[in-house]
Amino acid sequence: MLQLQFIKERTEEVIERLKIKNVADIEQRISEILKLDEQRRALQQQSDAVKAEQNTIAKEVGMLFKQGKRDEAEVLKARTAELKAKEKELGEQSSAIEEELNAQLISLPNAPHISVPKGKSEADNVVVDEFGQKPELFEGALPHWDLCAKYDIVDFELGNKITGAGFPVYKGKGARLQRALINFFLNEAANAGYIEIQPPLMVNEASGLGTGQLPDKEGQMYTIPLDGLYLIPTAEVPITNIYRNVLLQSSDVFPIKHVGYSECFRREAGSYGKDVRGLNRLHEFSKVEIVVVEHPDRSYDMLEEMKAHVGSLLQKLQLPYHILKLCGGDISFTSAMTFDFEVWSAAQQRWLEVSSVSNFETFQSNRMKLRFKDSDGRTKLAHTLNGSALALPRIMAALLENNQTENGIRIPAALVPYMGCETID
RNA sequence: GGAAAGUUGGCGGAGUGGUCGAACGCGGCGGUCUUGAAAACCGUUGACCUUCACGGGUCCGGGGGUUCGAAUCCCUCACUUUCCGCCA
Repeated sequence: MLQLQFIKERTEEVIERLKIKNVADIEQRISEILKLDEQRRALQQQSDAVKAEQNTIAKEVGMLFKQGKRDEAEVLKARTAELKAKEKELGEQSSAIEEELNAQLISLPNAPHISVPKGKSEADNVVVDEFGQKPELFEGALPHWDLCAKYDIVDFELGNKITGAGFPVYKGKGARLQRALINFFLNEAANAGYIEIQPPLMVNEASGLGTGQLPDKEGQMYTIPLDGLYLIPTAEVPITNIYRNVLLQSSDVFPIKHVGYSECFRREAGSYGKDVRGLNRLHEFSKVEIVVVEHPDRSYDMLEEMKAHVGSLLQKLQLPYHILKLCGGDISFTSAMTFDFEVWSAAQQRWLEVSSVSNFETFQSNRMKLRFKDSDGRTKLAHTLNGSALALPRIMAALLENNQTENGIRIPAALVPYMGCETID
């Protein structure tokens, strides 16, 4: 969530930036927040004064008892009864207002960076970079779901039987390709200085709140009510939450760069049609995620560095891609700036999103209380960023389709050492 | 799953109703001494809210309660350790 202090000090800017996200009635919502904050502070001052008097009396009572002046002590005790009643009343008012204030703050999305383009939907996203050539496929080329069946490498029917739709079974060289991609992505990240993390695949409620999946996207996560746990929708959640309630003792630790592979679980309620065909959208999929904690002054440089890393992976896999700068209407609730990477799926003749790289500025760190001591001695909120590097199924879909030949599917050179073969046939 | 004991500041560890935001040690920072360093000695050293400021308030695992007053007593939850059970 946005920092109250930031809203107070730079009200106009916050409103302008939130307008990029098309937040309705934003002026009203902000002024309501500022009003609640004023009320809260006034109440707290009153309540603090009452508590101060109570503390003084309590000390006096103690001394009087020691001196044996019981009668005088009793008089003071009577006074505290009044104070207690008053404090209780003030406390109730104050916590009601605080609750309301908190609810309003937490329901307010992150303010997009001022350079984020305005727009209503994905149609308004801006292509900022392109790489590679769309391949010309031969006559009779197949979409990846047919290739999966032809070479018996991904079995959707078997997944339906064992679990349900969206839980495919990878077999033979299909399973091998998954493992190759995971290792390739992890090694590339390690070479780029990311420290590998293998996180739990289930998280508690506090972690869900920390990165913003809760309460916003509760319906998108699989839950285990009996134990109060959630299956992670991305490794971002457990990895970023490593730093929940952490006060870093120096700014020398930046940047903190992590990479983690995990299975990701998403209910994807409401999805249908061509979007969920084959590997396009699954309930369980593998993803390698990069997560960075960075100094506020350098987070946008880091965003560029992460973009470059993701781009290098796609180039090594020889997949044609473009980069979109998401517009205000398409950017996520928690993000200040997001770039989407889409690869060309030659048989489907469509772009598939394979990575989303975002800077959250202090939105997550404010919720998580992720702070650091800056060189000026002040305690500040760190910036968090993350990106997919990369999500497997759509990479696999594009690889299969783009590299198909009459004699099988060609494995890109960078993956051959991991696959142990040059073709799937 | 059953039983017991625990959870205190960056770390270790005192503290069973008031003078405790908390002894003491280590670590960190500043200084004296030294050509420099070490040792020794002296000083200093948590976070948060609020106030222009002085100041005030909150925090001893989380939440609730008893009391004029809670790190200390009670309830509850979480976690840790040990024993038993189960087990990749």
